Amino acid sequence: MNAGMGAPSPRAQSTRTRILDAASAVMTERGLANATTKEIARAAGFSEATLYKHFQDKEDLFLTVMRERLPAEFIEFLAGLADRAGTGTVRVQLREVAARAVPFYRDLAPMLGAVFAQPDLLAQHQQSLRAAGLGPHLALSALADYLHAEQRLGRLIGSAQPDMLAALLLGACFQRAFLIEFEGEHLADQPADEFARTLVDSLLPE
Amino acid sequence: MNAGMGAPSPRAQSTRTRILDAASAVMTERGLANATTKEIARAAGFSEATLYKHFQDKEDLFLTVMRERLPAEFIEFLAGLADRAGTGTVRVQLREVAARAVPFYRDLAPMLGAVFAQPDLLAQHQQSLRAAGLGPHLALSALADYLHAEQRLGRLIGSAQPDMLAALLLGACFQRAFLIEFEGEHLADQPADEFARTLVDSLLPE
DNA sequence: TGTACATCAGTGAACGCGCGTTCACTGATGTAC
DNA sequence: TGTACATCAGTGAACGCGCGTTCACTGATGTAC
Repeated sequence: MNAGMGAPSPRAQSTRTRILDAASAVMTERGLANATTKEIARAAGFSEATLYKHFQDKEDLFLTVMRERLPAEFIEFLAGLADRAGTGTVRVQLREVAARAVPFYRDLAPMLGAVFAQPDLLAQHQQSLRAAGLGPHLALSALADYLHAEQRLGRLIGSAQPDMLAALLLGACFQRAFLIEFEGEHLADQPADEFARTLVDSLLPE
Repeated sequence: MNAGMGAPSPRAQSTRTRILDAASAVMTERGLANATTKEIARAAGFSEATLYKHFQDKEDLFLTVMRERLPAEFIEFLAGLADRAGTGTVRVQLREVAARAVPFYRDLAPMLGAVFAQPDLLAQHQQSLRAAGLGPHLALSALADYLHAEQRLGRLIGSAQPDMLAALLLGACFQRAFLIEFEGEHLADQPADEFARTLVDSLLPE
């Protein structure tokens, strides 16, 4: 089997996956500055040389991590949100958005930090995002689309501006994620679900 | 003059200042990964050896930059906000908060990124912040204090939660700053003051 | 004022270290006949 | 089935480079008498 086809063998895919897992874990846990080829190889359980069988160089590895290892759940959740307009209540839907957004952004923080520490990475990552028509602004757009749909259904007052409500809600979650990472978990003396509830209640008064 | 006192001479202070300026500029413009001692020394117009006459090591230099080179204007503005409760209108005050917050957070982004790329720096920085009773959560507290004061004056409905309104407003500005840095200025097709206005209008309906 | 010495900001050149990367190689697995 | 060869994932050891850091030094300025 695996009769000479160009595609990598299953074993090779597993190695590649383990390297990506390791790189992502090291970056997340120890920071970009400690994410050396030696450290990543050790975490993956392979030699450093093996990294270069699967990725052109370290930059290629990092860009692949950023492209393929973003936690996709939340993005898919947001993308499907507009189709769920009219179900449940707006308030409850937004609570779920907030509750999912904070851990999502916490996962994202180390990679976002890495990208700002290395502007050449940033430039290349932007380019590949733009080529794919992707980007972080899509989260805001998806939420705004949902709110707009609810407005058409008459379940959200027409004077509200969907894009601004989206910026307020996701912005608060984004900043909270950074504060927790920065100042430590103790900030979470207010439980996550209570934060989501009171945040949404402040966004949608009455 | 300068008769043998222990404090550094004016010339020495100027050198120190130039090094800090250079380090801050290199970190901001080129990223932490390119902020080498050689690059910083070149930008400051001194030899690398001179860095070590004024700072114990590179880590000391970076921590000093983070401690002393944070743009303090916005922080002072927020700190004085509560004392201005009752003046102007709440809406206009909050517009100014938003308009000032975005450029402040844009300045901050590279340093915040650097800190996430190097968790050992993060740990030490946190410690010095905690010792000084400082931290990024103070921005939220200061704004919440102001809103609370306005509530007592009856200029903001009593059902609003000051801390959540603060989290929404500053969070949106924080995220917008990162989006602009990340995706480029073109996101600012919506001018800064219009963003501030519509954001506050969405936060305080009616 | 002149002379001998002290101080000190700043330097050029070198140091060792750890990084990313490459090389020639191994050994297991598959294939031809 | 056995033999000879091809393929290919993975490796140990080495490479050069650029990093942070240190050293012995210079030359300008200040001080004592």
